[in-house]
Amino acid sequence: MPLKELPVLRQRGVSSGLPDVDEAWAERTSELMKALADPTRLTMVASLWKAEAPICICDITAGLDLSQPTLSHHMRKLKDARLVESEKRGIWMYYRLARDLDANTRNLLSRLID
Amino acid sequence: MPLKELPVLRQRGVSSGLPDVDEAWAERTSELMKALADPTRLTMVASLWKAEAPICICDITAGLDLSQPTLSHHMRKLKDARLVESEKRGIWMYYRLARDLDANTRNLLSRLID
DNA sequence: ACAATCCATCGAAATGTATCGATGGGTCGT
DNA sequence: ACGACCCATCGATACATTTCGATGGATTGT
Repeated sequence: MPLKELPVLRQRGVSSGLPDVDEAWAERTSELMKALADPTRLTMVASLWKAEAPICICDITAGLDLSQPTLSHHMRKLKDARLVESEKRGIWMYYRLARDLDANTRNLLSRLID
Repeated sequence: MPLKELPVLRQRGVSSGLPDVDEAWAERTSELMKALADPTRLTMVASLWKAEAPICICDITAGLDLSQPTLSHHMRKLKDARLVESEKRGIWMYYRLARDLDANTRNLLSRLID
């Protein structure tokens, strides 16, 4: 018999019913947070937020002293997160904030940036 | 003479004055986003947000099917980000949302969670 | 056609993160 | 003092992210 009796459980944390949180919400929201969890991407988003017109990467490259592939990579993440959308015009790729951002996300960005 | 004349610069992105963004803000804000960029930590924060009373880790451990060291690690990150504070009561370590959260962060969480 | 530019992608390197088991310091009943 | 519990830390591992240089497709001016 390898085991003794089960130990008497000392009264545990008591508040047994901790408010349960929707798992899907957590997953979804963490994706959004991840997209914003980088200073470069935050700067990009804030630029697009403040800018009237769409911006092309070449302009951002000029200001941010990181390589072009790196910025392209970051922009892609923002796009994957559906925060920005892009449009090709001639040589240039123009980025803007996604126009179909839901009100909640928009509010969030407003809190963050303004 | 290794180099030819400098190439004529084709007109670049034009909107030369992209709105500049405060670097310190980006750094600071990305730290906050990183703290929230994980489903487990989001769940913890949401639990604490919704809960009336402080919660001890043992309760969270019961609900979240991750190991105790892992949850302790996540809680530490939230603490480092000054989102939560802790208090020892007897055996238990109780966590709660930081009471000195600034209004902006509080608003942010409200947008996220409610 | 050619040269120059913009950009996305690939492959690689460095760094950071999430997760666990093991350990040890506290704190309480018995 | 002992056993049982809570918890934070350490060390290790697996995985993800950031960053770059090199490359190649696309587009335009000459």
